[in-house]
Amino acid sequence: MPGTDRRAWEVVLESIEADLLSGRLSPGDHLPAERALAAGLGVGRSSVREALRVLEVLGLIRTAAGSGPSAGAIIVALPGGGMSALMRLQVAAQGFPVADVVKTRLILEAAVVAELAGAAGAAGLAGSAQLLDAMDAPGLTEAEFLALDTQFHLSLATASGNQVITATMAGLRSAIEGYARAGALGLASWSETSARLRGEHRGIVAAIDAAEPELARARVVAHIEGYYAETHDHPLHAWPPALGPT
Amino acid sequence: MPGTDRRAWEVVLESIEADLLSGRLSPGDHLPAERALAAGLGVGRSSVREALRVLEVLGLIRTAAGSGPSAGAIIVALPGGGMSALMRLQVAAQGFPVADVVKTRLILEAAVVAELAGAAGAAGLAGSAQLLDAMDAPGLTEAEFLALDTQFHLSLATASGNQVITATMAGLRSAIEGYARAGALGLASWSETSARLRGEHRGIVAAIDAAEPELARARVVAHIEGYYAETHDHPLHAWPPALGPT
DNA sequence: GCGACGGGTGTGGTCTGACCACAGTACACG
DNA sequence: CGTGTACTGTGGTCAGACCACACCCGTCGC
Repeated sequence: MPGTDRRAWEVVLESIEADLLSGRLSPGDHLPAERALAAGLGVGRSSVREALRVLEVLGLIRTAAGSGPSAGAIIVALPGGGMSALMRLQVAAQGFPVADVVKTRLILEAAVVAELAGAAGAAGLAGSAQLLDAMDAPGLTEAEFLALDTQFHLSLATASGNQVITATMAGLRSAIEGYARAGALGLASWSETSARLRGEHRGIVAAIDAAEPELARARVVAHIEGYYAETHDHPLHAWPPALGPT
Repeated sequence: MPGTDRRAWEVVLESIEADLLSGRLSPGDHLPAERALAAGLGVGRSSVREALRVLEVLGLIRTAAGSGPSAGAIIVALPGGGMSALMRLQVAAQGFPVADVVKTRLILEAAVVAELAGAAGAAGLAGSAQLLDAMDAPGLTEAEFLALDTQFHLSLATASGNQVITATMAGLRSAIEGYARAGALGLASWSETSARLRGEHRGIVAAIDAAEPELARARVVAHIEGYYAETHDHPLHAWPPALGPT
């Protein structure tokens, strides 16, 4: 019978996934103890641990030692962490070209701001505006500015309310964090760039507030493409790249 | 010193990530044997295995027992698997609402076809056209049709050449595979729906071939929103959802 | 009666050692 | 020279042990 030869940790993973899909497990619930899970499924505890480790990295569970209500493995379903780890490692292993990461981020963020501009209430942008003010503080280092920049762009995704986009954007951003930092350090005049970026940020928010979807989209595209070109010596265009046999 | 109390498997993961970033490890390379890795890092073999299991699920390595060049853990960087597992489990754990998954897919696919239509050569669509013909075969079951449908939509992403979008689309698709199947089975007239879907597919490809980005985008939006509404009894709109207090 | 203290208990985290199945390799044998 | 067969090293799994931790509850002292 094919499929019976699954590895032990896969059996555990599938069992937990089935419990999630059937509703036997829901966010907030505790998983059975590792030893109980192992005994119940007829596998060793180490196999259970391998499966739980995967679930933890994927952001599905949170584990804590000790005793009491907060101990054990708890279903949390926080997608951000898992997405970040996945994207970061894929970029590190050269499975994801940096340019593709930036392009995807561009597509998603452009769609997000266009939707925000089209939506009636721009109530979700309070956090974004706060971050813009924080980025105006004098004496910010490149690293501090970039951290706020990350939060700002992420706050736009959060304002959309779309969990998938929020998590994906967070992952994409963390994947290219190292490149963004290296690029910023190589700039000739950081203060000029910082001023320009801050102005572009306010322009994006202004376009959203003005309920101008296409203007917001265009400004996001210019913002991201411009920064990419400035830090990479070559544009982001030529999309899709290299299809023909040359 | 904070940070020193990392768990053992995290040490392994960070070590491998550092090796990837520094170039000491590249796609195609073999990882050291589990026992050697454990000895070298001063951790137990079980901790090494937990880290490798994570890398395997994330699609970074492929493991094989036995001996010879193909055995051991090899860096592969195949993002599809990891993305699928992540999205599927997050949907199962209710971290990703199905509507958000569909919306994200809509955004990405709309951008993909628009770009494909804008690009000069539509050479990458040969596979897509082949799938369209396969979907015209009479007597296809719902499941067979949906499998081809998945391949068709994925082939569009592949044609874009963007690794991140391709992997993300594959993950999104696998996350909602169960819902798509359940929705198809509940339809009143499958043959009518199938005919309509096939027509819409050809319309999308035609728009790309005609180099009409906005038409292609509009047809993709209509295609996905229409199918969602048909199988869910409520539209995909109201985006972003529920920001206000109420 | 009430508070503080201490062991008991169960949790995840880790290591060790052992065994298995597997696949390639090298060596001995015909 | 060809053909097996034993060897070696790999991942896969299990069992058992120990640790640190955090809660729980009973006891003790006030």
